[in-house]
Amino acid sequence: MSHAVAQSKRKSPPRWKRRKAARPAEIVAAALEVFVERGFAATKLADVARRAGVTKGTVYLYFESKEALFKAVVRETIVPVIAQGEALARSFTGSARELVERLVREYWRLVGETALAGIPKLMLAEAATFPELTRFYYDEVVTRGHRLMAGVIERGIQNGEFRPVDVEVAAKLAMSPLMHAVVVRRAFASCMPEGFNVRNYLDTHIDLYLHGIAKH
Amino acid sequence: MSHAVAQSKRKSPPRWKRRKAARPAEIVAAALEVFVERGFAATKLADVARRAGVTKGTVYLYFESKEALFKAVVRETIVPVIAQGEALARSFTGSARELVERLVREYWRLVGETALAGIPKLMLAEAATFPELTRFYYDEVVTRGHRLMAGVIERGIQNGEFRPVDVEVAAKLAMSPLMHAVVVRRAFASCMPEGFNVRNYLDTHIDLYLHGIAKH
DNA sequence: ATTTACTTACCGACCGTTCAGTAACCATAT
DNA sequence: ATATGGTTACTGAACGGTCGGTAAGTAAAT
Repeated sequence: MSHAVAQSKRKSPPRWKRRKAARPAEIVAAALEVFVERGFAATKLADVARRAGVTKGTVYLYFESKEALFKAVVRETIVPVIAQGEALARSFTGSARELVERLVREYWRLVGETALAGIPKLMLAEAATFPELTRFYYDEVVTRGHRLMAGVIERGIQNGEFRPVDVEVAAKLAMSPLMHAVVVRRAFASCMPEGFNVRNYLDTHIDLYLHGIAKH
Repeated sequence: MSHAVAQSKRKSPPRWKRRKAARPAEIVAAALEVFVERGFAATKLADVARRAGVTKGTVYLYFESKEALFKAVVRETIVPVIAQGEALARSFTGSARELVERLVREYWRLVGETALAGIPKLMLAEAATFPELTRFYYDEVVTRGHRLMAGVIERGIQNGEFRPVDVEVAAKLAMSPLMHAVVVRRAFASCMPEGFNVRNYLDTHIDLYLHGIAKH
């Protein structure tokens, strides 16, 4: 017994560390993964905790409930992307068609290829269950995203690059193939052994879209 | 007592009816609604049963399990739509661009505006949970749908209506704004009090798409 | 020695699933 | 027409596993 005690006092590395500052972000990151894989209802907090390297109790030190954790995941992960897109549009000096292409590719780089790709799917699946969060997402992500793209289209019409189409709708149509691809790609990944040719998809979309909206 | 007996014998309507033939379809219809509203995991079979006008036990007379019910919902509701689209394409005699427009509008009429609109959302949300069903859906709906549209695009390129673009990708791009709209519209219905202008969306998509793919 | 981040063991509600019992229906007889 | 007996579609209550949430206890840090 005294031997065991001596050993534990002298050498054994601590079984866990106290890392108050880092836990919330780690738990949110783990939760994002599991929520995306399983959906909200089917996600077990014990799984989230294990993936974050803690136990269930610790999750409740930092988040009031499963629902609160879910909201934190959505709020903290997706909003920064929109802000980044807005900043890009503000500082851009080229033509409208160049900016459309840039925004499309940037969306894919920041969302399509990262863990964030799961957020749109999650929101669509759980929208009915969390009206308040859905409103938040709609206002802070969907609407801001549309306004961003609509401003670019508007600019293109003003300076004669684009035909005078419905600006709001044209903005949605620039993004919807992307949003859809982001969601579908993961859902059917196992059904497409050859993979999804992203480059080709983006290139063709940009080509068709810009041809479609261009003047003559 | 004898009074009550007499009454029950003579007039009181039965508390329930035996309707073996009609039950499965009614349960599937009710299940479609609830699954779409709540998602698979959050759906209670008691709710499905109540909406179908039966009790939980009855559901188990006709379906082995919750999962079997879910699969029945997907299989029985969506496949007929694809077959209908294929039949339309076979019998169509006009130009490729007219057929593209027709298929787009038909998809919206048969899926977008009906209870079927919930199926794509369901499949996306639950794909990870039901690999086997996902494969079925991918083969019998997604792939068949793409093949259908790809054939039309191919035809348009052959006869000089369309530019020589990547056929597979162009087919996906013709449908993705629709699929996305179907899913998004319901999810954010409560956030769009003014509603979603379907006519405008479809018109603009068809206009932009056909302009984009047309030969000069 | 004290504080507190973290673990562990537990509770209680919920819900899929089961099954014994019941009521509707039907065939046959009176 | 009414009664009787048999079949089965349907009900309803109970079971048992699962998981969100809680709180007592433990170990890291200072």
